[in-house]
Amino acid sequence: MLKRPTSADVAAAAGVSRTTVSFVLNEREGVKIPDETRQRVLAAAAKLDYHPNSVARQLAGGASRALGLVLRQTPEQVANDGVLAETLRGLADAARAANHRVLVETLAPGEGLYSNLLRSGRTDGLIVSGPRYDDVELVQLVRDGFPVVIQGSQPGLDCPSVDVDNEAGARMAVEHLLALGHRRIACITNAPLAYTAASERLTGYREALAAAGLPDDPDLIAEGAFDASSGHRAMAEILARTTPDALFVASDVVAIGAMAGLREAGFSVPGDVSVVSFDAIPLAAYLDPPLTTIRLPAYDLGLAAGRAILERIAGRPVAARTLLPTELIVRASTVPHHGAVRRPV
Amino acid sequence: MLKRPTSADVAAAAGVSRTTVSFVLNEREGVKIPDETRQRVLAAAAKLDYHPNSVARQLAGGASRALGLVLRQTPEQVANDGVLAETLRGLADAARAANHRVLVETLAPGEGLYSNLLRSGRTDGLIVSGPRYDDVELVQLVRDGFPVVIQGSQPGLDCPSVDVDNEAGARMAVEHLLALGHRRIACITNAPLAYTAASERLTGYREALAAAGLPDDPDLIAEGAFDASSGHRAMAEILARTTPDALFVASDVVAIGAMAGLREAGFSVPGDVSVVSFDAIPLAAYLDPPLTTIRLPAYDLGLAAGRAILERIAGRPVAARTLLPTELIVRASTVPHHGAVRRPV
DNA sequence: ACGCGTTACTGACGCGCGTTACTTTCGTGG
DNA sequence: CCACGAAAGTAACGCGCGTCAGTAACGCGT
Repeated sequence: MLKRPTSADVAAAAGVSRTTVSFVLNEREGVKIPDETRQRVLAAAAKLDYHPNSVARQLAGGASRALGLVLRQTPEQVANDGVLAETLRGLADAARAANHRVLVETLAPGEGLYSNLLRSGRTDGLIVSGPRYDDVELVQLVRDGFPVVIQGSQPGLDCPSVDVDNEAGARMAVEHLLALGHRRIACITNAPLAYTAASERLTGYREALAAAGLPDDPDLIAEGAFDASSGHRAMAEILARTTPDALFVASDVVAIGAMAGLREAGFSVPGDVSVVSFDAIPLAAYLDPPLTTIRLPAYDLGLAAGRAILERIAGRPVAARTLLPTELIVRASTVPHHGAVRRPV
Repeated sequence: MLKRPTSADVAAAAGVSRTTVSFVLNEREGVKIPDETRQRVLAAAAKLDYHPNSVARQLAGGASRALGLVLRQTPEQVANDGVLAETLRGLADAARAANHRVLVETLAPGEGLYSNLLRSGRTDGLIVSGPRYDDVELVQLVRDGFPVVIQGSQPGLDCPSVDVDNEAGARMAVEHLLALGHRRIACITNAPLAYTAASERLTGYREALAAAGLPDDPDLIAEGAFDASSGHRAMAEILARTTPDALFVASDVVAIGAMAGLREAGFSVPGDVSVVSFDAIPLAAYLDPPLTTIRLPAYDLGLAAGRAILERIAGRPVAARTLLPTELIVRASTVPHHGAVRRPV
C-alpha cells in the first residue's frame, strides 16, 4: 500500500504553502482566498485523492471527536437486550450529526479501566450504560470533571443522566390493567432491584396499586433477571403462592418466559390472566397472544444521550436528568376482567 | 478541568528525560533500565495520575489501533437483528485482546463515505457487515489494498469474508424435517434473495430436498424480509397456494410472524405443521411452542471477524473465506409426521 | 515620494509521543 | 595507565496538522 498523501503534498502540487491548503480545505472564515487559488488547491487535493489524517488533526486540535459508549452489562444482559441495537443507532446518528464517531467498549461489571478511553484522550466524552453503584472508576471520573452522561440512572452521582420514564411507564401499564377491572395484579421485575430501572418500574407498579386503594401484597411480586428463563422461574414462584388475574412484567423478554410458565400451569393468556409488559420489542406484536406493552423509545434514548454528552463536551449546561416519555400499546394480551378469578383447568 | 499531565511532566517529576519515561512505561525490550530508576518513573507517573495521550501515540506510531465496524443495513434490519449485540460483543473482545478499540458506523445502504473512516487513518481496518453488490466505495477500498473484512459474503470481491455456514445450516434444518417423515416442506426466506445469506439458506433447503429425491415446488417457497410481519405475509402467500406439513423459516424472527399466520389460518404448530428456523435467538426457547432452530454462533462470528481483520492489519495472510459451523437445536416445534396431511379445523 | 491599509499568502511553532543516534560515566582486563 | 565495552541516559527529529504572527506586494490618497 502506497503512502498516503499529506497536506504538504497537496501544497506542493498546488504551488502554495501548507497553511493555505489548510485554510482552503477547512473553509476557514475570516481568511480571504481568491477563487483561483482555492480551485487550484481543491483540484490538487482531488487529483492526489487526499484525505486529511484525522489522528494528526485530533492531536493538533486537542479533541478526538469521538464518543465512548461503555456497556457495563453482563454478556447475558447484552444478548437479551432487545433494544440495544436501536439505542446504538440513535447514538451513532447523534454523533454523526456533530461530526463525531462512536467507540464501543463492552465491559462486564467488575472489569475495570474503561476510564482509559477518556483519560487517554481517545474519546471526548463517555456514555455509560447500566453502571452499578460500586463503579469506583465512574465516580472518580465524574469527580475529576470529565464529560460523562449516564444512560439509565445512578442516584447520588452528580452527573447528567438520560433515561426513559420507568416509573410513569409502569404506572401506565398497571393503570391499564386496573381500568380493565383487574384487582389481583402480580408483578415480575425485569431485573434484580439493585438495578435502578427495575426498582423504578416496581415503584410505578406500587404507586398505581396504592392510588387505586389496593394493598401491597408481597406474594404478588417476584424478581426477574433479564432473560426469559428468569421470567419462567419468577412466574412459578408467584403461582406457588397465589393466583393473580393480571400480570405486569417489566420486560417483554422476561414476559415471554412468564407466559410460558402460565401456559405450563394451565392458565391461558389473556383468558385467565391478562399480561402487560415493558419495552415493546418488535417481536412483541407477533407473539401468541400479541403483547400489550409499554413502548420504550430506544432510538430516541440513544439520540438524547448522544446530544447530552455533546452538549457537555461543548461546555454547555445539560439538564441533570432527562426522562423520555413512554406510550401504552394495547394488544391482545390484556382483556377486561370477568367476575371471579378463573381456576386452572 | 485541569490540564492533563504529559510525559514531560512525569520526566521532570522523576528527574529523568522524557525518553526514559517512554522506555519505562512501554517496557521496551533491549533497553536496560536499573530498577531504581524504573521505580522512580513509575512512582512519578502514579503520583501525577499520568495517562499517555493515545492520540499522540497513534500519530507517532502510525496506527490508530481501532477497528471500524460498518453496519450497512437499514434501520429496520438493525432493529430486528436479534444477534447484532452478540456479534458486537465478540468483535469488541477480539479487539480488546489485541489492544484495539471498536468504532461503529451505522450507515444505511445508499448513504456514502464511510470509507473516510479508513482513508483518514481513524481506523486501521474495517469490518463491513451486510454490504450490497452496488457498494462502489467498498470495491474501491478493497482495490486500493486497504484492510477490509466482510461479515457475510460478497461474491466477486477479492476480500476475506467471515460468515456462518448458511447452506449447511439450512440443509441440516431441512434434513431434520425429512428425518421426521415430512415431505411437503415449505420455505420462507429470511430476506430478499439479493441478500447472499438468504439465497444461501434457500440453496441449502433445495439441496436437502433434492438429496431426498423431492421435487422443487415453487408454490412452497416465499420471501421474508427481516421482520416478523414479513413472515406473516409470506405464510399467507404459501397457504393461499398449498398446504405444507412442515416449514423451514430462515430466521427466528420471521418464523414468529409465520407461526402467527399459521395460527390465524387454524393450523397448530407442531400438530399440523412442524416448524424449524434459523438463528437461535435466546427467546426462541420460550416461545409457544419452543422453536427447533439452527444455532448461529453470533459471538464467535464477531470474534472471528475481529481476528481476521487484525491478521490482515498485521500483514499476515487471511483465509479468503471462513465459515463457522452451525448446530441443530431440537425443541418442541418439530414432531414426526403422522400419515396424511391434516386439514385446518 | 511617502505613509498606510489591504490582499494574499507563508514560516514556524506546538500538539504529545516514539524512536534513533549519540554522549557520558564507569568498570575491567591487558 | 590506557583502551574498550557495557551501562545509563539523553537530545533531537519526525508523525501530520492547525494556527498565529508576520511579510511581501500592491493600490491609493496626499
